[in-house]
Amino acid sequence: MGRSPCCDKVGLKKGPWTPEEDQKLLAYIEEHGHGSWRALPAKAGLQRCGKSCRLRWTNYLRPDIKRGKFSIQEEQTIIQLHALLGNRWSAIATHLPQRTDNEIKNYWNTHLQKRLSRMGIDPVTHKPKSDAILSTDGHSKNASNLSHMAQWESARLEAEARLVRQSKLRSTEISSSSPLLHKPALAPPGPPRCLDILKACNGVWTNKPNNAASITGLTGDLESPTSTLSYSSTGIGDNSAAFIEFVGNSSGSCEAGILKEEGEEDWKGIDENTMSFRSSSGGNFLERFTDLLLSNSGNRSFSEGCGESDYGDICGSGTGAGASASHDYLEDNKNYWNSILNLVDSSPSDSPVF
DNA sequence: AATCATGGCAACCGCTCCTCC
DNA sequence: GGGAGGAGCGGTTGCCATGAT
Repeated sequence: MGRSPCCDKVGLKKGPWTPEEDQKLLAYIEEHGHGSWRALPAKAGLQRCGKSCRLRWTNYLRPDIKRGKFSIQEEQTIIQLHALLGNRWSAIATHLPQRTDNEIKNYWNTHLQKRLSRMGIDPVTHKPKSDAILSTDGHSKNASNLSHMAQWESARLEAEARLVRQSKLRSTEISSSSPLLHKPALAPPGPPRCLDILKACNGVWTNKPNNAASITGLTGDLESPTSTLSYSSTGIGDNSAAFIEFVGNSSGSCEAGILKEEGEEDWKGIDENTMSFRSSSGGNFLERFTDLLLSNSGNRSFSEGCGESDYGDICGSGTGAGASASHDYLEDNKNYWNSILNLVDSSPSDSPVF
């Protein structure tokens, strides 16, 4: 659109930052806050473009950054969230306190991607690379519906990340009177309400009263800013009904723009499959949802990779035959999603912000 | 010891999104 | 409503460190 890049001015320095530059930037932000990034370099006496300064600050100088090796927990979190979100590094980063999106992205590209590949998992789709099996056993249709689910959740998380950004902006303004280390603003007012659907899944799944309560809670105070989930208490007893209700609501809401593009028939398809899931498995839709997702994504291969012992609870008995094996398998599914939910629940009301 | 290959990470680039006028 | 500018995001590049030959 004819807009000139911010860094094309001659005389602006590029490349690695020197300790002196770091010091200048740090000192300026500590005293004044970053304010307008574009104006910052001149005020701070730096021969850099604002963009470069922002990057340096957010990826390196910020005091609340945790550096060093990623823990196994963090690795799992990244893998799980990547399965849901794809390459939305900033959204993933909102669930990993003290890690920057750039760091997560780099870690994914240099470590996790390769590791998943080695384990026979497509790092993009999180499915086993030999996907042919799916198309022959009738699961492919279900899998595509899962993909719709994932898209929906993904879109929602994106919206939530946007909200986080907005609130960050707002609090940056507010905190501009007391510069720096604004106990940052990135953090939304409470724990991120992402993955509401997964919470719901979880509740349905375990069928525990507590979880049921948490689901009903979604209708009220648990509501995410962007969430349009609406669960009735009767939905607990009729899981798929609850799910259908949620689908209907979402399609008429803020995410409608995205979802509608898929067409009404797609959603009808989901409803039909929702029903078919129930009848074919004797379980509920959500159970089948996770079941399928995991059978398509990593469980088998994670088990294969258990020798690396990096995957703790993700590694289980895998696809072993027999009732007990399938029970373990379901347990693994629960663990997998529980770990996502736990991470969301426990994630930072004090999450780092800059 | 020298050279080459590979891995890891910081930084850049280009694009999109959002806000303001 | 539309354009301009600022900010943020994701992909990519380039440099440096380390390991292999």
